[in-house]
Amino acid sequence: MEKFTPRQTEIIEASLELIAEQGIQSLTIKNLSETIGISEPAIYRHFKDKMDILLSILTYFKLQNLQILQEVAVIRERATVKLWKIFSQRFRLFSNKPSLAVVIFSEEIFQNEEKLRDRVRLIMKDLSETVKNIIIEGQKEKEIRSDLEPDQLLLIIMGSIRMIIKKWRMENYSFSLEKEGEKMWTSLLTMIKE
Amino acid sequence: MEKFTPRQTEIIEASLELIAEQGIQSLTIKNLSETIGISEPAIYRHFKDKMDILLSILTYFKLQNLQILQEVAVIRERATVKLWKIFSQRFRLFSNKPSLAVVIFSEEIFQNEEKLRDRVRLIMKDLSETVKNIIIEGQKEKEIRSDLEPDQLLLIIMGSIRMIIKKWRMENYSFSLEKEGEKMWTSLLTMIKE
DNA sequence: CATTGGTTAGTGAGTATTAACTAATAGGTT
DNA sequence: AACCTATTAGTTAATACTCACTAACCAATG
Repeated sequence: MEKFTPRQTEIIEASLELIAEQGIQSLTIKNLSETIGISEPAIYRHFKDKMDILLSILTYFKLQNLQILQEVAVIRERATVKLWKIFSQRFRLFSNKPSLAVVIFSEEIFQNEEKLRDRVRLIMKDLSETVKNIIIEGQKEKEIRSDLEPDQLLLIIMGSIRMIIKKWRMENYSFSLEKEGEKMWTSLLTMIKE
Repeated sequence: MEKFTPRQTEIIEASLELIAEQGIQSLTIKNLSETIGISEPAIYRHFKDKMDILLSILTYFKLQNLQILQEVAVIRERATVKLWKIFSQRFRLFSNKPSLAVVIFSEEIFQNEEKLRDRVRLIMKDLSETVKNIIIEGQKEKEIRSDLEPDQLLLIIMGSIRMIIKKWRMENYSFSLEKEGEKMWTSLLTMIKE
């Protein structure tokens, strides 16, 4: 997987900030260069074109995501503990870089270009499949209730997690995502455990 | 509340289609006028400016929304039946006009302008408060489990409903939202009932 | 002395919006 | 019925501006 130069990372993170604060429409080469403090053409020394920047944003997220999922894949723990590992790591990640949450949870932003849309789907699929497998595992071990299909549980869990992040965002990050996220997980646990 | 002329409705619905299919960036006066088959300046005979169109899209949705909520407010039924009324109506609404689902569930689209953001929040708040009140009522009547806070149940229910709609959308409306939505609601019921 | 990363000045295409004009229509007066 | 006039809903042409991107040049660095 490609790595990024410091300047590229700077551009990607500036892009995230711009999108998070003022929407995708504000992600222009001009705004970007002004934020960073270089001229517009200088951007093109680091990225082929704008599409390249957008694709790199998703790669950037994929890298962060992959790391979390791989860490969890290794550990030998109960299913519910694994799930909490995944979600708490994400809460921490988003707390540290809120713009990431905004951009990733607005798949709509990347909807209009096929290349982008496919990459977003892939990222979501990675997470969904991992979570689903852990749910199935939890059901086998009589740790998670079996009277509901894994797919339904998946949707409920993922939807709830997304919802708390969305709320956090809409209320201008005014509460602790890590704390409220944990509370949400506790509630979910109460409902899904055997 | 304002009403719309036929032409205005036509413009609003064309806007919804454009946004749903190709993202907010494709909502230009040119695309709009081409879709409808009139010249660009003709648009301005019906709306003051582009912002006026965006605001009207939200008003358009608010009108639909309000109707559903008012219908439910009247009926004398158990809490869970009321909730299902609300959600099933929405599933039907979105099935009939998918573009509405896309646009309304992408609040990000309207994030960059304060006026728009406020209006989106208001619409969400209307629904949230109604649902929350019904949940509290259901808990009082021992119909909904009381070991979880209403706010938590609200987030879980709303998150799950949103998630199934999002999935429907990302899979290009390839399954019946009404059918899968009912299935989702059945699962939720299993989990939240006393 | 080639590469890297920057600059200034420009391109053509696309943006929302306005000015000026017009055909069709509806209502009131003769 | 025939005429006058205001309104409605459209047109073409043009505005000022922003967009992504490029050409040409330059200074520092290894």
